[in-house]
Amino acid sequence: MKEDSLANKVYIEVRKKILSSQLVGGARLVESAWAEKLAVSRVAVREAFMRLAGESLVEFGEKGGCFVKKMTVEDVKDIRELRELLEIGALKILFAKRDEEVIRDLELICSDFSDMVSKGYYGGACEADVRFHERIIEGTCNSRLIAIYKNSNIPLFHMKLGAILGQMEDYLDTEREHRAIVEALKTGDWDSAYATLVSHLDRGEQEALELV
Amino acid sequence: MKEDSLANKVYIEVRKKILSSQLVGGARLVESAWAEKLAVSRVAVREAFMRLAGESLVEFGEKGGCFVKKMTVEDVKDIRELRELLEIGALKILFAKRDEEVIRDLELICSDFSDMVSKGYYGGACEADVRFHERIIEGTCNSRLIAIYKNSNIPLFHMKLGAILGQMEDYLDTEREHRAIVEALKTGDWDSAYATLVSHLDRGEQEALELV
DNA sequence: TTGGGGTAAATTGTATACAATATCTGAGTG
DNA sequence: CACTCAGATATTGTATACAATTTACCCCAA
Repeated sequence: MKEDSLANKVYIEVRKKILSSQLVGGARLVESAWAEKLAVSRVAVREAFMRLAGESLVEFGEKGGCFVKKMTVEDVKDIRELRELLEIGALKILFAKRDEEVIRDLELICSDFSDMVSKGYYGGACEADVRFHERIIEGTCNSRLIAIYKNSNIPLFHMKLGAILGQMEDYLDTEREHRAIVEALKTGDWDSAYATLVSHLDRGEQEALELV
Repeated sequence: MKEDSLANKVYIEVRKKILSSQLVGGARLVESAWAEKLAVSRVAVREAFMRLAGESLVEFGEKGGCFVKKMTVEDVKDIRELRELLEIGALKILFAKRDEEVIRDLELICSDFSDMVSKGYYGGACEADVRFHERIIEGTCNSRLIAIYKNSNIPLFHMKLGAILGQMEDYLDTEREHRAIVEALKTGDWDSAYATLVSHLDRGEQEALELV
């Protein structure tokens, strides 16, 4: 894709809005409105929408119209399951590779997380939380796995969640669990890492379900 | 998406050609050619291409042009790893659910596979092979996991492979491994299922690597 | 022969135009 | 007052047109 094509510009713009929840699920995307807003022709907008449809971030109604995809309760469950599947799988790969750099990065992210929590930067802490999980996926160096994870809306979902959960308690749990996982990775204690990650994700699901 | 929109028609058509390897990786997709071939305007073709780009089945070159995505040796490795991750994860979910219908379906697919192999329908056997793995994924009832699996090109890759591997030996191995997995699922013997699936996929990778 | 460069052809990226469809609105009717 | 249905408006789906860019081709010179 030409980096500077108009369709790409629209794609980037709309995608960002969706992933940052500025566009909420179910919202209708009107071509002409976006065309005017971004000063391009409707064709470019349509192309961008089609690409987003390919990524399942939007969908076209049977009677026309483009809508931001909704999250149902079913979705929350599916995402949680998928997430466990991907992250556990990635973690297992990390255990096989034992890449020092990844471990170091994870420790740094843990420190950042602690720092921000202690200073009350809960938004930043949430970003660090997302990054922790992304780093696990990226540590596999499997570009397809990474692409799937990023396209799965998991990070988005994660952020949306973080924006709401404000319990200090939760942040401390998260911190403890992250550190336990890194520690287990360092010592090669797979069972411990596995159990911690599962319960960590479980806790996330509970919080998610309270919102729906 | 309107089921009968022209863009959708093009999308379906091109996608089918890619997934069935009638369009090979790296092939250039010329808009006007497809527009003429399918008797639609270039706009519809472009929209279809954009959607396929969203699915990573094609990509746009930096200097313009739309190309079917290539598979590198790296891709083979990544796909294999991803596939193991997804299928093992799905299998674990199946073990938790113990859905009778899924088990029955898997057994039927095994029978079909045997039938076709014994009659020399190797193409059909290969289809059954793909279906076996897809059924495992579908058995989870996790729509996002299913979507990811289907979009991951794994089935495509599988078929491409099957078209070449002609060793009777391989088919018998496949048959035995599939049956062993189903049997383990019936008796709840996770360790056995796990080990069999891993070695089954391992064998697949070996065959794949011989082709690249 | 080969390499350069310039022109022609092909292809893409974008805008505009228009017909078809969907959605809204409001007046008239039971 | 609720309902419905005709017309008006908004929105989408598609085609065509055109400028910009890329690719192919060919001729000429080293």
